[in-house]
Amino acid sequence: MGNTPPVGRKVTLSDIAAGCDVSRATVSLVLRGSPLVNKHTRARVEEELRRQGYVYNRAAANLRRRTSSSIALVLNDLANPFFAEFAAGVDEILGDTGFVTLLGSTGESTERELAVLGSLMEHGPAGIILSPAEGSDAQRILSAVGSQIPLLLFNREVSGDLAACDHWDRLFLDNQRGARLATEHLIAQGHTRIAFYGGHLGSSSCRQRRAGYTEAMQSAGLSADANVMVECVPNRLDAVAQCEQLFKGKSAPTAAVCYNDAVALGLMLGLHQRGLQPGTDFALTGFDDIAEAAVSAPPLTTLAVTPRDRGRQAAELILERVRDPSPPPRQTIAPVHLLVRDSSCPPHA
Amino acid sequence: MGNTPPVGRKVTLSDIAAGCDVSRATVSLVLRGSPLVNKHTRARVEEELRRQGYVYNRAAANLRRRTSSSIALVLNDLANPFFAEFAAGVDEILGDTGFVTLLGSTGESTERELAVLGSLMEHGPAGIILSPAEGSDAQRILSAVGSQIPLLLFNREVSGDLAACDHWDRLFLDNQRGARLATEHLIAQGHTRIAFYGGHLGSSSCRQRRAGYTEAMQSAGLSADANVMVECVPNRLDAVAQCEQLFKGKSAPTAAVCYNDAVALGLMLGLHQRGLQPGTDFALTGFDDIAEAAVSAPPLTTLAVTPRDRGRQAAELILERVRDPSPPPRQTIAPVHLLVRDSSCPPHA
DNA sequence: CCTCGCTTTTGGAACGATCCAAATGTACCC
DNA sequence: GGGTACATTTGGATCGTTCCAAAAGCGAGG
Repeated sequence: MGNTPPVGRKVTLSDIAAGCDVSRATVSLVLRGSPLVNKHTRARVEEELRRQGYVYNRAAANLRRRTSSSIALVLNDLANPFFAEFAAGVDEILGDTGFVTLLGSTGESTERELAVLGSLMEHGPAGIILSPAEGSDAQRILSAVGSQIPLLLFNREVSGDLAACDHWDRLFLDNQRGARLATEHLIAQGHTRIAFYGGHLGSSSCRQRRAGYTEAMQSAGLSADANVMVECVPNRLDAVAQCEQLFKGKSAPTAAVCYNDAVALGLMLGLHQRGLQPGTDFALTGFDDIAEAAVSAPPLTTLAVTPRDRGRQAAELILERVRDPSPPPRQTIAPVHLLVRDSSCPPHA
Repeated sequence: MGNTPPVGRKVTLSDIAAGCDVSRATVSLVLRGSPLVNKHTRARVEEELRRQGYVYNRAAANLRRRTSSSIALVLNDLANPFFAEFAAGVDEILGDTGFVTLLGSTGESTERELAVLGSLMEHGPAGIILSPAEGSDAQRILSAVGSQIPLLLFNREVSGDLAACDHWDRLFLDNQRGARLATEHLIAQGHTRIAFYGGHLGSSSCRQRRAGYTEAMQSAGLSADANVMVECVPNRLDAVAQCEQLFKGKSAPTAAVCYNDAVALGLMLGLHQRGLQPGTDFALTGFDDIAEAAVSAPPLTTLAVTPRDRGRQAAELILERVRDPSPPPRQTIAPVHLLVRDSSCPPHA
């Protein structure tokens, strides 16, 4: 039979060519399924590919063709189930399309974000999906990735000079409408003193959610001046800690619209510690619909954002842009919907 | 001033060389921080790199050097917080080491697993971290990745001919010991009729956890024959549905060691539906210590597996292997520790 | 036998980096 | 001035693929 596959070294297209007495060019045509090659030749080559256990070197091909077959996915917090679902959705679509996902997790650090972006850029991705770390600066990101590469900003706006990056596409959640829905729901339940609890004013999503909250309060003629707004780090721990802020004023609120589910769950714990029963003595809503929201005690009324769908959508948006960079940049606002559970009770008698 | 950077095309090392009148070789040396170059030259070149906005093409370098700077991370379920944390840990270490993570999510489908592995292989990763889908076959995986590439099997054993893949490294949790600890804890609480609830016998981790459970029961002299073992899909939904299986026999158990946290949380719901209060009328334990375990009602006694640390460890193991393939394959068993919370009460009077 | 048209195959130059052996420059000493 | 040692720079081949223009093969028709 023919020669044996090379040892140690990877099998290349030249090995195959040599193995069945055709030129490299012909083997290349076979690999790409070109109709030019004679079917006998094709069969012989394919047999040899199998025999030697050839694996395609896409990096070499990409180099020659000046193309890329990867998309970078840079997330501020992979460990957060919301982003994990999102990543799964992205990878699902990219995988189906023959792209590979280059993952980067920044752990909410802007410095690491720049480092990660720089490192990923060296691998020449066709595009980037970026959920920026809190406080990310437009200019610095731009100088890390250059102005050539398609970038889809997900979930958060960056700060700084937005004109510099107005060629980026954007995919955001409808934060404002979501918070408005939640607030309107609590108002409909009969609450009049409703707080907005948690999140950082530094983050665009927090500002948007606050805006939705304020909008609903004003429409209902509830004095915005008296509204309590408490800032906290958007995790469970700080949400527990800041609970007392809610009850400092003379007339304490009877309900709270929370920045997200983690904060809401933390607040539940804090309420318990004050002897209040969430869902009975105090109403609250979350945002995200993380898995825990359905099983907390009481189950949490929240806004479903279907992160996996958003991931699929993000992948599709960036692929579109990669395939055709010419259309003007697009901002997409994904709808969210209110999921009423038991935590948003009417005010306690 | 010098020439302007090229338009449309990416800046290459040759552009830099031309831009400051040195050879490509010199620029290459500068890029790699070689001590050979004169510091004047270095300064000039570095200035030019900045001026033209050069980005290193690692794919080209890897091609020439026959090296790789990526590691493939293939997970059976990215959306699961356990694996999301794990992935974050992996990416953290890889990022620090200059490697990039090629992500692949298989959604627990063996077919997709093979497709994903094939696609990732074309990008020539230096190694693979694989948490196999349930029912993955050793031979088929081997033929997808070849026998040259370092592979670290995480979390689960594969089925089929293990001799074929005895060169793989392995990182598993100490499932057996974990389940034994949980069972012993319930026994110490005074329970004698304890069930093992959930999981599939098809999965190696389930078999190991059952073994730990059985071991503890036997050591305590509790009749293993009477032991109830219920199989179910390891998610919340099916765990709710199979709850009644526990109470079919004449003497129902008063406690259950659950396959994992998701199952335990599902079982809690199921118990509620039967009018039983988990943590009061019925004791149960989980496995994994997912975020929800701490905030469920009651908080769940479970086994902490610190998935982020496991991710870091996995990354370190595969990097070691990539750097030196010669040492014999290694199997690592990561410790787990019991976290006692309120769900594992003594038997109800 | 030659020419034409069609299918099929092919050599060699890319892609953007690195490697290597050899060339060049510079300083110092006899 | 020539030789030696050392520091610095360099051309050209190479990695594994694709592109391109041109060559080869082949049957039919005159």
